[in-house]
Amino acid sequence: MATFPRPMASPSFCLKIVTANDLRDGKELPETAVKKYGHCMAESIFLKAPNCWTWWPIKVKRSVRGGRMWLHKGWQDFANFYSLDQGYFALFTYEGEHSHFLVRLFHWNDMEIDYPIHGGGVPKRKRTGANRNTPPAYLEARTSPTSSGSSTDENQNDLSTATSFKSDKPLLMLRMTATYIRCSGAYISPSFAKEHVCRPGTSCNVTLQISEEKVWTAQCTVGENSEHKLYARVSGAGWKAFKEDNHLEVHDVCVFELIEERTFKVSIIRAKVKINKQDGESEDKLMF
DNA sequence: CACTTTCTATCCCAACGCGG
DNA sequence: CCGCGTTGGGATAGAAAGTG
Repeated sequence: MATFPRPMASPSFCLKIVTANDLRDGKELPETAVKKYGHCMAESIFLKAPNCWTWWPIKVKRSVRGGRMWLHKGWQDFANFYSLDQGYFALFTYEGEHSHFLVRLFHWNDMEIDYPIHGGGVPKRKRTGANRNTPPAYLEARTSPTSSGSSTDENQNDLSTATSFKSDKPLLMLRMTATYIRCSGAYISPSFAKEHVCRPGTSCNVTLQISEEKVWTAQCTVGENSEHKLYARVSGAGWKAFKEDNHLEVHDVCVFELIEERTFKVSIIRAKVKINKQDGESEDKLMF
């Protein structure tokens, strides 16, 4: 049986539910989490929510190079059991036991969800079918991480899986840096901008929308330098207002989903989340 | 491992606002 | 009107990551 090193100290990382596809088997773990803690995870990991006595075994897939990881068989059941939805996020904390993680679940408004206690008071189910008030049969016995050998087919599916559970609309992720916060614009992938926004050498207005009521119009420029290399930047008063109105900070991640021509629905994944502690105090937890 | 692509930080300059 | 400081935007160098 292979042994896996434990992480340095009770590490935590955050898993954001951005699209409905994130609720299905195949949810990708954050790149930074894979880099830091991927070596601590076996072929299966075990998740447990607060107030719950059962461990949920989740199959983990790795890319060929090992730089990416996905939650597979078991994740969808876990998400369904706790009625996760878009805008939720999950805080994974290493439990000090091999490949076991305590998972705290939060609404988009930073509030922790109400957990079902020992099978009672189970949240409303999204999915019909088997009675899910009790954990599934495979939870009764812990699955040995080495008991399930990965088939060749599964390994070959890694690449297709990596692309299959993204949104059906073009997505662009932008991590805020000190420069983006301090200066007047943020650089985005020029190939994405060229394909989905405007032609090289031109600029246009793009609409950034958090909700139907909260909309900003920013300028997107796709330029070309003297060596004919493309660059693209979102800037202008609209971008400034957007980052200020949404209190963007360094390490926050914005997910731009192209919902219409030059219109992006933006989800903001906070680098810091306020965690309400039992004594009524709160603390900021760094997620990335 | 070399090449390509993307990201990040920084420089430079024009435009603008403000006080004298 | 002039000088100075600030801000916004174009451009680029270099680092980092990805790819064949």
